[in-house]
Amino acid sequence: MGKMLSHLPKTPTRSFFRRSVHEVAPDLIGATLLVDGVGGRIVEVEAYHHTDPAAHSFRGPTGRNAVMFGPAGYAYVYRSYGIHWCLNFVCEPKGSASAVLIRALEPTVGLSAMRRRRGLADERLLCSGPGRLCQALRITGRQNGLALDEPPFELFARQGEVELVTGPRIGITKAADWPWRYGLKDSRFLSKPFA
DNA sequence: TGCCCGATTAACT
DNA sequence: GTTAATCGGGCAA
Repeated sequence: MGKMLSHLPKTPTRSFFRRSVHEVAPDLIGATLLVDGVGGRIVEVEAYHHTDPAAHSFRGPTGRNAVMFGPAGYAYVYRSYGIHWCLNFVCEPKGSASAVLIRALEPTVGLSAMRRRRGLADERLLCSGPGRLCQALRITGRQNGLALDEPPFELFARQGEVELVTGPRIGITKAADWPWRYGLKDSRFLSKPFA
């Protein structure tokens, strides 16, 4: 595992994330995320800024969102609808409480492990959604607060340019029209197509 | 303490 | 297209 990726430069994680979510989010498209050696290419993310009514941090620090108020370059994992897990990367200077939600991957490494964890799903549905990719990469609340430049996480910067698309975020009611969803154009692994 | 609802998904009609 | 599953967080009382 990882052999074919060994030539890729690792992302300088801490400094990479110590920027605006609106710079980090598009830069994550095309990057490769592995957890314990399993994962793929990021094809869809959403930015959540602390001034954003849809962000968990909007109303101030609580037990759940504490990691968002810490330094950049850490994982914020929360439970969604009592059933699923969702993975975020904390961005910006400490205390700004902003993060990028990882919404979809193109599976590239550890396909058999991901299929096993996801059950009957075909490849296109393995990681095409925030809850699905957490199940495929076995991400749970145990990874909440872990540094993204240390095991089990591995992040590899994308090579070259990619074609980006943007649009409104999925599944929210507040600030639903803000175009803070970023994706890889025409990817078949998006959680939903862009309009 | 009680109540509402959500950064979702899969299985329906 | 619609809806059940499932439960912790956040806020009102």
